[in-house]
Amino acid sequence: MDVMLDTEGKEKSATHGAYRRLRDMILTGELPPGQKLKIEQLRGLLDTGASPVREALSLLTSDMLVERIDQRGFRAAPVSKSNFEEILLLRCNLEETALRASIANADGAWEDRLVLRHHHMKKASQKSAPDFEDAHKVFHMALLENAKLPLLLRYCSQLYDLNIRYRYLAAGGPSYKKRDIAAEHQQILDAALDYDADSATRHLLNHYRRTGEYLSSQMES
Amino acid sequence: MDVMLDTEGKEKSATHGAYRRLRDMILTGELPPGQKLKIEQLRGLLDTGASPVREALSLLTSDMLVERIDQRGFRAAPVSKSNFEEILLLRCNLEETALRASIANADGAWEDRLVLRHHHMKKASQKSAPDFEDAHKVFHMALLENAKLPLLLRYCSQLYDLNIRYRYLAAGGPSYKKRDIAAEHQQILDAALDYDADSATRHLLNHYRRTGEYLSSQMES
DNA sequence: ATGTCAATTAATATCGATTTTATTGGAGGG
DNA sequence: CCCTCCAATAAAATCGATATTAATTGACAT
Repeated sequence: MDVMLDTEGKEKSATHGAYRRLRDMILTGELPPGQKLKIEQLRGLLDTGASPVREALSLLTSDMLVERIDQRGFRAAPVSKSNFEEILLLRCNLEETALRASIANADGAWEDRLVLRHHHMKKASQKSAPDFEDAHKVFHMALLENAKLPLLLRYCSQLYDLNIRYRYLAAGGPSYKKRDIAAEHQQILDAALDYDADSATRHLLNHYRRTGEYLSSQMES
Repeated sequence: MDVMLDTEGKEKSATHGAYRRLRDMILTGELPPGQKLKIEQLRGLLDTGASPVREALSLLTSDMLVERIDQRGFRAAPVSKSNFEEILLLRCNLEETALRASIANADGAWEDRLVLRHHHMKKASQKSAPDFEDAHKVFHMALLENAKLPLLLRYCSQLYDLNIRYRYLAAGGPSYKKRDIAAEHQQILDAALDYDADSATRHLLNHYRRTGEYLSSQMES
């Protein structure tokens, strides 16, 4: 029946599609923080039924990108300086733990994955910004994945997303103009490939804190 | 219409009621790890519609108590020794951070809350086991809440729940028989009231690690 | 003029039924 | 005897409609 005429054919389920789409819109600020998210409105925007939208919002609640208000529906999670600072704090704590564990488990296969994903990220930086954002996250997660601590990895991923949202909100898009972000990534990668946990975590945390200071300086409240 | 003849009148919404009930059943092991959770089956068990059940399962997914499998429904999250050990590791890491921050913000009002909740917990220990479990969690969260780091607190709460599940699974119920758990709580409380962060965290982590060793020894795989 | 309450409106939450998707069991062929 | 394919069944995902609940408006009394 449905002739699948879309460009990207494989939306697994309506719920999953709505989830991805809404998540993107919230991360990029297309749906601004605090905005009321009415089912009907979104139903039209994503042209799907109310059930998938509802369920997608439920899922986004777990990612802390959407807040459910008692019996009054949903809203995009609000932002604040203190929230941003907490995200930064937790990220530094958790990613240090994860990166050290990852390096402790280091082996050739992991090195290969790291090198590959770093390469993909460099390649993507010459393409579109969204492509780079995706590859950037994949690279950072690759640094941590070898810890083989799924819960920790999940938290890191969540916090990464919450943080990226502030980047979009601050700049209307990724703001990698000033700093030499590529060099920072290279330093982290090299230290990881050397199995030098201290150096790798130092570079990684500096990477985050520098971005953190920049964003923090741009926020009022 | 509905004459509200139940004993406990105020179930805010069908979804919330189903969520609480299912959460309880999973934590206590009434719904064993890995079990397929069929909507129809649960719909009958909780006598409510399919939508609230579905949504409750979605919410439990965020708590990592339920896993959603592609297009094949839901199942109670599996358990494993490695999962348990990861929970313990993360709890020690995150609760130390939270407790230290909490003590750094210490003031009279917080002391009062701590004392009160410790008292309530002692009182509840002479009542039913579920009452004690609730009060126990409230006390532990009170230790951390003064950090005023909502994300961190949320993670701690999640991990607490995941951990308590292993307690139930190991013993068919809370297993506070052998150790003098009350003394351990008293030590933590006293150290916190003294604003002694080092001592408080030491006692708290020992509290967890002791339980951890006990449970870990009881697990096979 | 202002605060309160009732009636209206709008949105959410829930239900029952339909459609889509996976699983199971069995028949036919290798 | 086992593997593959197809039909039958069971379950999940989705839809459209109804019931509930919160927000809004306006009338009325103070």
